Amino acid sequence: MALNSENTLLTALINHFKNYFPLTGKEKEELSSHFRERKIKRRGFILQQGDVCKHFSFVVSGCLKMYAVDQTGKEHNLQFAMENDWITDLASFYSEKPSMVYIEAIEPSSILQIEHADLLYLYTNYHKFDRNFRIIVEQRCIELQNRVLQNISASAEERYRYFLQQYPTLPNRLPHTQIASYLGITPEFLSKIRKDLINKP
Amino acid sequence: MALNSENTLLTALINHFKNYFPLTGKEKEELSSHFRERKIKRRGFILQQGDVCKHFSFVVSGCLKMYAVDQTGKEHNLQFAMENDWITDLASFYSEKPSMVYIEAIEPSSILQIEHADLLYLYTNYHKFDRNFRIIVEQRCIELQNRVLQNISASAEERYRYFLQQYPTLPNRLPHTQIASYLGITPEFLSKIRKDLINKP
DNA sequence: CGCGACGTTGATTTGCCTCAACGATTGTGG
DNA sequence: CCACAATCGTTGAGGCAAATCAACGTCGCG
Repeated sequence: MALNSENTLLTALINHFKNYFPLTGKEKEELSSHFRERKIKRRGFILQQGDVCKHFSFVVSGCLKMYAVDQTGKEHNLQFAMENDWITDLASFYSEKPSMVYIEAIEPSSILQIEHADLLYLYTNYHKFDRNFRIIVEQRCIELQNRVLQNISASAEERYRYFLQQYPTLPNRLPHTQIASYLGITPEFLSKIRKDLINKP
Repeated sequence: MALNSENTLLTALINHFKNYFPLTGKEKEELSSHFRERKIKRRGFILQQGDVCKHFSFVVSGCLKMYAVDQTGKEHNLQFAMENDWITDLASFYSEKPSMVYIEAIEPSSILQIEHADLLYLYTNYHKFDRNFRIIVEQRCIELQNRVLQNISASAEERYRYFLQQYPTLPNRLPHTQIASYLGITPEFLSKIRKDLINKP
C-alpha cells in the first residue's frame, strides 16, 4: 500500500513518531503494511475480559477507556486514551494470556492497530521501533508512578485537582462518573467535591 | 576490564539479562566498562530530592526504597528494589531535571550503576539494549498498573493480602511501617489488619 | 413518549486516620 | 559494656473522609 496524502490516519501515526526518533521512508512503509485502520463506535469493545489482547492500538481520534470489573460488578478505570495515545493491556499482549480488563470506546473512534506478531517483526528488524516503544512505555511508566503517588498520599479532592491539571479537557468529553471511577471514588462524592471547589477554588 | 569469575556483581547482571535477550561477548564487555559497582550502607542515599537522577541502578544484593516526602514531612514509598531489580527515577533520569523523590538503602546493598550518557551510548550502538530495557520497563509498567488497580478498587486489607502474595519475604526483611507507607495506610491501621488476619486467615 | 444513564442532595454508616500512651527492641555514644 | 535515645509494634479513644443507600429532577435516546 503506497503512502499518500489521503491516508490521514497513518500520517497521524507518522507525525506521532516525530516526537521520538523520526522514521525513515522504509520504516514508514512498514507501518502502512502492518497497522490496520479501524473505526470503533461508541460502546464498542476492542478487548473484553477473558480474551487475549491481540493488538497494540494507537488512537487517531476519539477516546477509549481501559477498565477492570470487580466481583460486585463495579468498573474501575485504569486508563483513558485520546488522540495520539497508545492503549493496550501489556500483561495480556506480551504473555498472550487472557486479559483481566476491557477496552471500550467512550466516543466514536478511529484507531490504528498492530498485531503481536507484526510488532515483534518490527522490533526484530528495526532497532528504531524497539527504541521508540521503549520511550513510549517509559512515559506511561512515569504517569503510572505519579498516579500511584497520588493514590497513596493525596485526598480525593487533591487527586481531582491533579486530574483537572493533567486532563483539562476531559470533564467536557466524558461523564463525571467515569472520572470518579478513575479516581477511585464514588460519583456522589465527586459531586460533593465539585460543589466545594466552586465555593473555594 | 576483563571479565572473569571473580567479578561476581557483574555476573549477576549478565545472568539477569539471560531472562531477556542474552548478551553477546562484546555486549558483556560493554557492560563491564560502563557499569560501576557501588556498595551502599544502610540509610545511604543514591538519590535525594532536588538532585538530578544520574544513574540507572541494578540491585545485586540488599534492598532499596524510592519514596516521596509530602508537605507534612511524611514519606510515601513508591518502590522497593531487591536482588535483580532495577531502580531509578525515570522522570528525572531522562529529562535530567531535579527529582521529586529519594532513593535510599534499607539494607547494606551492592549495586551496579550506569550513567545517563553511557546508557544512551549502549542504546545507540546496540539494538539489544534498547530491546532489553524496553522489556524491563514494560514489566514495571504492568506492576504499576496492577498497583493502581488495587489502590482504586481494593480495601486496605485486600491490598495487604495482595502485597503478601507478591512479596512474601519482604515482611521479614523490613519494618511494617515501611509496608504501611507503600500501601498508603498508617502503621497503626496495618497493625490492626494484621491482628484481624491472625483470627480469620 | 418512556426508559435508562446521569448529576445532585441528604441521612446514615464505616473504613481509616489522629493522637496519645505503653512495652519491646535496636543501636549508639560514652 | 552499659545507659539512654530512637525506632518499632501495638492498643484504645475519638474524629473525619468517604461509602452506602435512597430519593429526585434532568436529559438524551430508542
